[in-house]
Amino acid sequence: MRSKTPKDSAAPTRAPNSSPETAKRILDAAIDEFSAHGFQKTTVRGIAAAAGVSPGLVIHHFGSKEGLRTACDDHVFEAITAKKAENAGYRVMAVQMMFDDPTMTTYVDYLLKSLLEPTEHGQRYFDHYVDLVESYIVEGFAGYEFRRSEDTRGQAAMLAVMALAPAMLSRRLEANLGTADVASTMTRLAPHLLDLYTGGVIASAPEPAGPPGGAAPTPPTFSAHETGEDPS
Amino acid sequence: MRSKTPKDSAAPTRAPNSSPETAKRILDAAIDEFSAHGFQKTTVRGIAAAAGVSPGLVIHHFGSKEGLRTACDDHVFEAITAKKAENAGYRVMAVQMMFDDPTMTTYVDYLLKSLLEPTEHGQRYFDHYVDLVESYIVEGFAGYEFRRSEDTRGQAAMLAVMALAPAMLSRRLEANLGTADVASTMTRLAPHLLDLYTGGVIASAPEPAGPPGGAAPTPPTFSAHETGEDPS
DNA sequence: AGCATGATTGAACACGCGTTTAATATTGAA
DNA sequence: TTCAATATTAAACGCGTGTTCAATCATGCT
Repeated sequence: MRSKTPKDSAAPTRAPNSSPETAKRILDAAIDEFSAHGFQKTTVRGIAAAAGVSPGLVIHHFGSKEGLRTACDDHVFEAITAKKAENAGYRVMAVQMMFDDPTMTTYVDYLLKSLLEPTEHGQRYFDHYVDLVESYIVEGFAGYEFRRSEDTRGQAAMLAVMALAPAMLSRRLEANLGTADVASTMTRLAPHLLDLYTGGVIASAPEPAGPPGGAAPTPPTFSAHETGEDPS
Repeated sequence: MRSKTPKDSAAPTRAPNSSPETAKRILDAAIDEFSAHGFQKTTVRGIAAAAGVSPGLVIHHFGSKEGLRTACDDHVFEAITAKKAENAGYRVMAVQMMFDDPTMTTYVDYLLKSLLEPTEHGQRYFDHYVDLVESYIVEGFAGYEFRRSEDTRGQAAMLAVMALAPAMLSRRLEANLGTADVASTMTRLAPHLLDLYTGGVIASAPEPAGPPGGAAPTPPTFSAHETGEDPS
C-alpha cells in the first residue's frame, strides 16, 4: 500500500502545493457523511476514511470540523442555487430534476439535516426557501395561481413549512404506512397533498360564536413551547 | 448539604431501600434535559447535576443512559395519553390545555425531539398521532367535518405531518418572521393554516394534458432521498 | 542541484463521555 | 443491638473524540 501515483504514470502536472483534488474529495466525503448521519454523529475519522486520507489531513485542509462544516454549507448552498438558476423557467421540471441527480438528493438530505439542527447554519436555507415560495405565490408556479393573503410573508412561511414537512418525517411515514422507500411514500401522499392544496380538508365548520372576520377558532394544529435557552 | 430528612422530622415511614422520590427527581430532570437538548447532546453528568445527585446514581437506578431514555419515553407517553383521556369530550380545549400546563409543553418538546431522531423510540408517538387524526377525520373534531378520501390512512398521515410541521421548525420560523416566541409565531401562522385547511391555496390550475382522474401533477412539494443505511 | 513550501501521515495528546467499582451511609428486619 | 440490603458517592477506568505534532514525501522555484 505504499506505491501510489508513481512519477512514471500519467501524472497531469499538478501544482506543487495546494492539492485541490484531495480537498474536493474530502469535502464530498464530508457532505455524504453529514447528509447521512448529521453533523454531530459524523466523525472526522469517518470522513477521512471515506476520502481515503488521514484524519490529520482533514484538519490541515479545513482547520477544524466546524470549518469543514462551513465549507460544506457553502458548497451545498451554491450548488443548489446554481442548479436552480440553471433550470430557471422550467419550474416544475426543476423539482423533478432535483431528484434525478443523485448528488442533488444528497444535497437535499444535507439541507434537511442542517435545517433540523439547533445551529444557525440551516437558517439561510430556510430563508431562501421561504423567499422562493413567496415568489411562487406572487408570480405563480408552473401554471398554478395561488390565493393571496395580506400577509404574504407569513403565508409563504407556512407553505414552506408544509412543503418541507413530509421529507423531514419520511422515516416515520415509511414505518407507519409500510411504504418501501421515500419515493413510494411520496407517491402515496401526493394525491392527498394535492387535495389539501386545491380545496382544503374542512368540509363544514361549526357556527362561529364571535363576530365574523375576527379571530377564527384554531384548527387542530400541533404546536409546542420551545425550551431553547437555559431556563436557570 | 448533609442534613437531609432527619428521622425526627415528619418522615412518612418510607421503605428502607428503593427511594422512589430520588428516582422520580432524576427522571424529571432527564425529561427536561432531553426535551431541551435532545438525547445525544444530553449528558448523564448534566442530568445528575440537574437532579442534585451523582452520575453513578443515575446509572444505578436506570441501568444505563438508554434505559433512562426508555423510562422517560414510557413516562411521557403515559402522561400524554392520560392527559388526553382526562380531557376526552372537550376536543378543542384539550389542545389548549396541553400548552397551559408547562409540564405538558416540556413533554411535547420531548416528543418532537424524539420524533426527529433516527431511532425507533419516536415511532409509537407518530403512529398514535396518526390514529388520532384518523379518528378526527372519521368522527369529526370540535364540530368540524372533514372531506373524506378512499385512502383514509394516507390522508391521516399527511394531515398529521402537516400538523406537526410548524412545531418542528418553530425556531426557523421565529428567525424568519422575526416573531418573539413560539406563541406569537403560531398566532401569525394560524389564519393561514385555517385558510389552507378550509379552502386550499391553489386558485387556478393549468389545464391537465392527461385524462382526468388519473395521476395528477404534483404540487410544489419538497421531498428527499433518504440515505439511511450504509451505502458501502 | 538545492531550497523552500506545502501535502500527508502515524502517533500521541487532552478532553469528555458512559460506565464501573469500592467504600460509606442509611434503614428496615431479626 | 446486629445484620443484610439498598442508596449514594468519589474516584477511576476504558473508550472515542477533535486536534496537535514531528517527521517524511513531493514538487515548484532559483
